[in-house]
Amino acid sequence: MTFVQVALDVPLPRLFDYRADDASVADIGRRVTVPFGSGTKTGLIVGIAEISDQPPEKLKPAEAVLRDMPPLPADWLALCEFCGRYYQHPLGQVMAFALPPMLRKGKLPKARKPKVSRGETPPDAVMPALLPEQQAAVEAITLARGFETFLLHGVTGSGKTEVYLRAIDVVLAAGKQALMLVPEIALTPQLEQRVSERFPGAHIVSAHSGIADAARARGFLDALEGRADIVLGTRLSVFLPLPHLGLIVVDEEHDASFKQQEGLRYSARDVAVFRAKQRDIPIVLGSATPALETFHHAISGRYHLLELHHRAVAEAPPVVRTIDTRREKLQDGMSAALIEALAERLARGEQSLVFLNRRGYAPVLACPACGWVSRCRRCAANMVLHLADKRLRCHHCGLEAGIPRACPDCGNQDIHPFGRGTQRLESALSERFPEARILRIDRDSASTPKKWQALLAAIHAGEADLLIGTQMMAKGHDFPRLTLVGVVGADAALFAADFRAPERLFAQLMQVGGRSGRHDLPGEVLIQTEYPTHPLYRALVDHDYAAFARTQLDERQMAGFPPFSFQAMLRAEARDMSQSLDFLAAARDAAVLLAGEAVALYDPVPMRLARLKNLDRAQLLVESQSRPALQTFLTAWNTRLHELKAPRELRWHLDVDPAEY
DNA sequence: AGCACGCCGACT
DNA sequence: GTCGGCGTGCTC
Repeated sequence: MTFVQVALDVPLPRLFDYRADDASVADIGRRVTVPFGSGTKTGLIVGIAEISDQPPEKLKPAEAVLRDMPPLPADWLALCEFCGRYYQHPLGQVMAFALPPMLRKGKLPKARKPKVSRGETPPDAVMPALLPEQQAAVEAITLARGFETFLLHGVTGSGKTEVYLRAIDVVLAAGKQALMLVPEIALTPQLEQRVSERFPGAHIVSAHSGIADAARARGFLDALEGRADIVLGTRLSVFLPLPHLGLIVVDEEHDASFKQQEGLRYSARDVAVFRAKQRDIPIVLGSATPALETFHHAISGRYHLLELHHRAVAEAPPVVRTIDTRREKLQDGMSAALIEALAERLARGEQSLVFLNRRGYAPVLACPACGWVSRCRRCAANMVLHLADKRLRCHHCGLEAGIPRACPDCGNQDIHPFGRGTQRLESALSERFPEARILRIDRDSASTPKKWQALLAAIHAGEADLLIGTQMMAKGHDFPRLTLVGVVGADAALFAADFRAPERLFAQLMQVGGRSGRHDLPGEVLIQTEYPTHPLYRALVDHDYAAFARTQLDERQMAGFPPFSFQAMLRAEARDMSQSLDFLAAARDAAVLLAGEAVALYDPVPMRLARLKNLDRAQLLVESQSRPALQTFLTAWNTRLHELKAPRELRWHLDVDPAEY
């Protein structure tokens, strides 16, 4: 009797055995349709056995082994198994996530439209000359004989992309495949075009959530069957099967979008490093502001540090200055020095950007008479005033409401917006500079990729003098006419509860500052702050990432935070906070029995955003100095958690290496 | 997570 | 008398 072990898309941490007398080891990695409960499901065969530990009467025969595509290779299955183990997620759900929806459902995409023949392969594009540091980086990467992790650390404009492309070129020439991961927002037509122009003969597969189902399935099959030469994609593409993989690149490796914040809470960067190790190939992590975890590995010698100190484009780095706002009465949130600098750029016909990481008109509407504030009734948060479309909106759950004319509590007609968002800044600037062409770039004005592309095009074409933008503006785009960046309201992140907030702020400001300047004219960055001597701002002024990173790492070491410890978070959400906290308390009791001395358990606490979409949320942090000790504990704990009884509506999840608190 | 089975209220 | 509410238990 032959049984197949099947991974199914159900939230249960086990496999399911089915009778399948026609199956053989050659079917491992194939899809199979099986009866499940009252219906039918498609799963993946991950093993074959002659005996099952299930009682024979429970075992049903599999319906059909799908042999219409090549089986997923062993290393792909092992990659999924690793992710399931590491992130404490059921294997069937890892695999379901890793497969394109169409293949997951047991279907195949229709045959590809016949490709227009371009005749003979066009010659590869001419490669620009390399600076010595770039040359050295390319040599180091291409000389790597097996697994090696490189951190390519270089400021904006230092030519990191050129290094990637050179390394990819060498890999392609050896007949191998390359995988390049980029942050969500960075995967633009521009980047795809740059890569395809560089490798006109190569088959490039792009993979991100915006790709249609059939195209995504085709890309997956192209990768699996070795037809794809380069895969260019967001975090999800780390799961594409690549039989001839020779190199992985993770661009902007510090970017938060590499960490998935729901379901399988994986870090694509970390999974990519595992994959490189598994396949014994080099991996390049690139950034101007590496994640502190990465930088720590680089200076400790675990990763190979490649530095690009010089800008490839002959252009001076921007001049960064702080503006001390402690003594000054600000006008619309802006200092006289910033306003003057904006006026100068306007007079010279140059572009400026005011960076404010808060969209909407004002973060809250409030009644000074009775203390009423525009609270969201579903979240522990305020509703943001959006004057542009005359709505109050919760940025956490999306709830909308009209703007009351008077205070709903006391009837006071004199209610005010408090604080400042991009819309308010926009209207203040348009009053102050009525002749300026102003463009606001935030998630409201760039709500679709199309609008975002249109805004980018307008900026490039010089159709705007003054830009007002959120962190969207920081991400990977060149604005050749931009010579001034003003930063407003950044101080809050210096003292945020999340210990990673300064790291993110530094990266954002470094990136947004890097947008300014051009070959004949250095850019200027003016940071308004009440803490001009703060080490974070000093490091920005000095263009000294390493100094900033070292002070942060010292602080982390002192506090015992990552990368000097390893963490996991158990979160629960339910109708009442008491239910969430009760569950976590029970989980903690169970953990006490499992956690040895090497694992520290914290107390259950409400999350910072304690209520979201009518659910009360709480979390419990566990921490260890030892990764293996933490992993062993988590595996045992996870099993116990599944056995805990909890109210039906309570949801919980484990987040390994949590990124946000 | 689905989706069954299973025991108590207002309808033809 | 039954249609159907959602409580709990299982899925090879």
